[in-house]
Formats: sequence, structure tokens, C-alpha cells
Amino acid sequence: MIRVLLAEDQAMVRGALSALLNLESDIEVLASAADGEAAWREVQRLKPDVLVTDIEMPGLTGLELAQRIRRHELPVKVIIVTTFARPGFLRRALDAGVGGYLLKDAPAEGLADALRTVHRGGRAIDPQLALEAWSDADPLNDRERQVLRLAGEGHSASDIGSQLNLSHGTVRNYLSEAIGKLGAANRIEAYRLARQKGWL
Amino acid sequence: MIRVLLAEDQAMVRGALSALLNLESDIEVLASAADGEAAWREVQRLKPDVLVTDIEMPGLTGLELAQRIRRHELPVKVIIVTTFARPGFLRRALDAGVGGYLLKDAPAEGLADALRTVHRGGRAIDPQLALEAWSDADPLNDRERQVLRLAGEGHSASDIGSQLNLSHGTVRNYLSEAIGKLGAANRIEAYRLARQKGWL
DNA sequence: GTGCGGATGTGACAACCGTCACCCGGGGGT
DNA sequence: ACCCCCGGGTGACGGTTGTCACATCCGCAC
Repeated sequence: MIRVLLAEDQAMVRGALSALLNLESDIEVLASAADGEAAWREVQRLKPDVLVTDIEMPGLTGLELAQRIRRHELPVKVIIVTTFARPGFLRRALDAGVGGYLLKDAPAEGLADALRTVHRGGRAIDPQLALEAWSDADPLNDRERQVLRLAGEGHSASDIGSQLNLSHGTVRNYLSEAIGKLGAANRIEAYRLARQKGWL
Repeated sequence: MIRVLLAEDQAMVRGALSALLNLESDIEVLASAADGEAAWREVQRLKPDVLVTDIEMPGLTGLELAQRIRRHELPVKVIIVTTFARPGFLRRALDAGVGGYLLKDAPAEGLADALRTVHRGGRAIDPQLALEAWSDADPLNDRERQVLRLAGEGHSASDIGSQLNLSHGTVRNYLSEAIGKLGAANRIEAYRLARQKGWL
């Protein structure tokens, strides 16, 4: 019997996934959590064999959750199930030692199989995504990322400067760098590109 | 027995919802479709009692699907199940005569109940969303919407002008209007605001 | 200490953006 | 015929953005 904890913020999807997994005779969904912090508490309390988690959740993301489990050396395998086919996310997930990374686009039947594979100590990584993951790396450094994120939210250069204790000129330099590295025409396009790759 | 067709682009969620609904003894999921066009074909072929559909799907959106069903006067009730708590979406859905509008944030148990309610001819609208829906209306006109959408994708004023056969000056006038109406500081913020309200 | 590299600033320039006042032409009302 | 509104355009203004060359400072290797 594989003991599973489910973390997913959208209640309807959470309930549906739980129903799906409970159809399997060798899988038991112990509990489910609606956000990262709750999931962390349940992980410690229930010590499940496998945690199935979304990435985007309020509070603590699935990636941070995986990192935390690794840091505490808990014997809990992690499977990420997410909408986002962003190479950067997969990379970070692998760095955090997750056992599986599946897309919500993938067929539902695969989830139970992936769960069994990971429980046995194997890995279940979405194949087409695995290819892209090592193709192009994030060219941005920390400053460029911060600045680009704020710019994408509609802040002006001076605005960003005061938030980060930088001069507005420096902010524009970083933005210019980022735009150049991404081959974009302006900050808006750069933001969209970076976001789509999972780099922000 | 309520005969249901399910339309949802994310395979895993589709499978999970299907499993969830099939647990109910009075509900039968006839088939499921991965995009709007496929859903439309299945609606015609199977004549389900109720169509449960997402909004954001490749090809044809759930809203367009609902409109099409209404236009053809098919005896198929529609329930929208979506991530997006955007008042504008609910408004359009109601205009298209849908029977239900639920958020994926809502508890999964509610789905079957909503299905029964709608099948009986009732309505199942997410309550807190229903309030917001009539609160503030979209202040943008068509031109402003088009222009703002393109601007949000990173196009410059002249760029947009040539796409819409307008002068770049006029484009800037429209953008200025839109920014003003939305109380934003620049096009980026205006885009984000409009998008978040479901107005674009 | 010298030298190098990274992080941050500065100043200048051209292009672009946001705003405003105003112009034009074509429908509708009346 | 008259007026007025509406979609679209113009031109000018000041501010912002994107780019680049150059300056400064600090830490670290040698």
C-alpha cells in the first residue's frame, strides 16, 4: 500500500485527483492539503511514502516544499504535478531531488504508474520536457531577474530603483542587459519571454 | 441518470474529474473532449444532458461553446468550471445562458450537486463571484481593448498602428484613454488590471 | 601592492511614451 | 441647413526608456 499525501490549491482539482488515486487498490490518499504550509505540517505528521504536489500554491510553493523535505532528509518521495512546462521549473525540481515531474497535460492514467515507479525508487519525468530542460539555461543573473520582475509589474525605472536601493540609471542598465540577453525588443517582451521559460 | 460530457484541456484534470463524477451513481460521463472543437462534435453526436467545460481551451473556448449551443438551440445545459474568478467571464457566461459557473477553487463535492441542480433546470453560480459580477463594468471600448491587448504583448505604438491600420499617434491616444480609465500609471499596469478583471 | 573582475553609477543621446489641445470629415438629429 | 457627436489624426510638450561609453569602488588572486 502506497501512502500518499496530496497538495494542490484548487479544491476541485484536489478532490478529483484524490478520487482518481483512490480508485487504485494499492494506493491510499491519507490526506490532502490546500497550501504549502499545511502540506509541510501533514508531511511531518503523517510521514507519507509519496507527496504529490502542485507548484503554484499560496504560501510555500511545491518547489520550496521539495527543498525543505530534502534539507530535513525526510524519507518522503516527491512528485510534482503542474500546469507549467517551464524548463526552469523542472531544473529546480531536479535540483531539489524530486522523484517525478508530470504535467497536468499528461494523461491521468500515468499518474498512478508514476507514483508506483517513484515509490520503487525510480524517476518519472515528463519525457518531452526532460529534453528541453537542459537545452537552454537561464541567462539572467539575480539583479536582472529582480529588476525584470518588477518592471513586468508596471513599475518605472525610478520606482524599481527606490525599491531595490539602486539608482534609476543602474536599473535601466540591468534592464537593457536583460532585454539584450533575451533578444527582446523592450522590457514587456523580455518579461513575457523570461516568464514563459520559467526564469523569473 | 444524468448523461454528462466533459470538456477540459488538461488531460490529468480531465481524467480526475471524470473519475470523480463516475463515483456518483446517478451520473454517467459519456465522453470527454480535450478542446472546444472536439467538444462541439461530441455535443452534437451524443446529445448529453449537461456539458461540463473549462473556459481556456485551444481552439474554441468554453464561453464560445456555450454561445454556439445556445444559438443552435440545443437542449444541452452548460456548466462552466474554471480557474478564473473574473467578473467579465461570468457576465459573458450568463449572457450565453449557462446553467452553472463554478470555480476550481470550490470544493469538489459541490460539482455533483451543481450538476444535479442544473439538470433540474436550476442555476449554480459561485456565490461570492456572483456579487462581484455586477459591481464594476468594463469601461473599455473595442479599440481600447484591441490596442491594450497588443501593447501588453510588447508591441510598440507604431507596431500596433500598422497592425490595425491606425496612425501611431491615434494608438497612443487610445492607450492614453485606456490608462486613464483604468487608473493605471502606464500601459503595463493597465494591461495587468484589465486582464485580471477579465476585460481583455 | 598590483591587477583584474564584478557590481554599481553617471551622463549623454535618440527613440518612444503619455498627455493634451486642436483639427477634420461624415453621419444623425432636428 | 444647421449643429453636434464620434472616429480618427496632428503636433507639440515633457518625461521615460534603451543604449553605450566611461567612471568608481571593493574584494580577491597572485
